[in-house]
Formats: sequence, structure tokens, C-alpha cells
Amino acid sequence: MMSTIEEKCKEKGVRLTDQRKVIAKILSESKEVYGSKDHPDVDELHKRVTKIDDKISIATVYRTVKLFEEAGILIKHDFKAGKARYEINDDHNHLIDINSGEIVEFVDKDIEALQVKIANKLGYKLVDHKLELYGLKIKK
Amino acid sequence: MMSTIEEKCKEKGVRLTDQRKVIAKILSESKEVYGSKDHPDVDELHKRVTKIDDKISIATVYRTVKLFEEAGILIKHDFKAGKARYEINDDHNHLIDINSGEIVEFVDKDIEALQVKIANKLGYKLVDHKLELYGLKIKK
DNA sequence: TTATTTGCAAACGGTTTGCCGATTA
DNA sequence: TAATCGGCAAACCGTTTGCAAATAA
Repeated sequence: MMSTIEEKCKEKGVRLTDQRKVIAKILSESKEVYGSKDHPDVDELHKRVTKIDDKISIATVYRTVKLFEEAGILIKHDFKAGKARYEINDDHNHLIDINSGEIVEFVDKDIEALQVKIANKLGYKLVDHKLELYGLKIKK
Repeated sequence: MMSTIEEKCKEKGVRLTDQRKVIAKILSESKEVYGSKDHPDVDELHKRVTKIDDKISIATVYRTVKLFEEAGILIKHDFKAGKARYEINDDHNHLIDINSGEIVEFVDKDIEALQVKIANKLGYKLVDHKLELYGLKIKK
């Protein structure tokens, strides 16, 4: 069956090559297989992708990931610098454990509303936002 | 007179060299001279610094900026990737105009409180956070 | 068929580092 | 004086790109 990403590519007129199908599949499965803290970088994606087709180059992964980002399918994160990491765009925030690097996703309506309010007060219409919390696990 | 950064270096036992003094001075003056939207990257810092002492290398600026960051004096931003940008650490958030790239700083107690609450609910003690809003200027 | 895409390897740009003479405390 | 720092140039590493062959529509 066709992944959501493939459908979105059709909508946007993005040509569907074999390589892109494989990358789309890997991205779509990311959360199911690796859990919600999965935000793979390009290298990791390339590793997973070459298990299905080992002819796919890392340049293609870079190009595809950028293409998907421009199409609004993926979002790119630059958590505390280093290499960029990707996930399917579904608008949530991240809490990063500064010890383990583990990522917890969350959404909060109140914070969302406040952000819109603040932007308006400053004379802007909010079009995007990034909220990252960095924390230490509280031991029980 | 001695800049705040120099004082903090003394506190932390960071050796004060001529080069570091110049860089500290430039950083301290940043907001006064260039306004609150000033978040210079290393290249820009190097340009400003070499107007005072043109012998200072860019490697030294990189090393100093990292040193100051580790001492908690500066914060490093990676706004939508590219090159890192720095400013004195005084805990506020940023709204970035996606047309002009202009930066508006703001603080909001309500959002701050909510962040602590969310982290706690998820089982974490909040130690740091990053909030960036991206907006379009509303025309009057 | 024709525009687009891919793989390869080389180039790029920001950042880091090894070496060694200079400087700070 | 002993430990640290700074300048230089080379290395590094994630990412981008020019080119010619391969492929989707």
C-alpha cells in the first residue's frame, strides 16, 4: 500500500522514483519501528534505506530529504547543533533529556494559544514556531 | 572600565588575555551599538574585533566564543541552521521575521511558567529551553 | 522522447585542531 | 617559571553540486 508521503508527492507533482519510494517508506515507518523518540539524521536514514536498496547514495538521501522538507512533508530539526534530524511534519514540541539525549514529544494547547497572542502583541502573524525544553529526569 | 564579561571571567577563573578582553568588549557593546536585533555570527565578530586589533585570528574568536559559552556567559543560537550566532546570556526568546530576518526579543512569564509545568508533568526538571516564533509583520 | 533524477567524487563552508612560539598569572 | 593561549594552516565533517549515465512520465 502507498504511504502518506507518496500521496503527498502525487498531490504536489513530485516525481516518484524508486529511491524516493524507499526513503518515503523508511520515514513513514520510523515511529512505528523505532518509537516516538526517533528523529533520524541523514546518515541514519541512509543506513536504513540501503538495507532495502544498497545502491541508493547518500547524496540522494540529502536531496530527497530537502525536497520533502520543501514540500512540507518533513520538518528538519537542529537540536543543539551538529547534524540535522528529520521527522514527518505533524507539529509538536520536544523535550530533550540532557543526560541521555532521549526525546519526548508533547503538545500543549495553552502554550500554542499564548504564542499566537504574543506574536500578535508584537505586531506579527505567527506562521511557525519552535519550542524545545531541556530537562533532567526526576527520579521517583 | 571593566565589562561584565571580564568580571564573570574573573569569577570563573578564566584567564584574561588581550584578545579575550577585546572580544568581551565587542560583545558587551553589541546591543548598545547595533540594537536588540544584533546576534552576530563568528565572522561578524571577527570583523568588529579586528577593527580594534587586526592581529586577532578567527580561530581565536571561535575558541573564545566557545569558552564564554561554556562559562555560561554567552548563548549560541542556530536559527534555522547555517552559522551559529551569539549574544550575552540573559534568557529571553526570539521572534524572527521570515521576510526580513529581523529579530524581536521578548519575555513572557506565563509561557515560562507553563514550560516548567509541562516538564514536571512529563517527569523532568526544566533546566533550559528554546522558544522561537516565526512571523509575518502585520501591516497597519 | 525529453526533462528530471541519480551516483560518484570533488568542492564547499563553517568549525576545530596540531604545532610551536608568545603570553599570562 | 609553568601552564595556558594564540596564529597559522591544515584537517574535519556535514552538506551541496557538476557531470554524464539512467530513468520517469
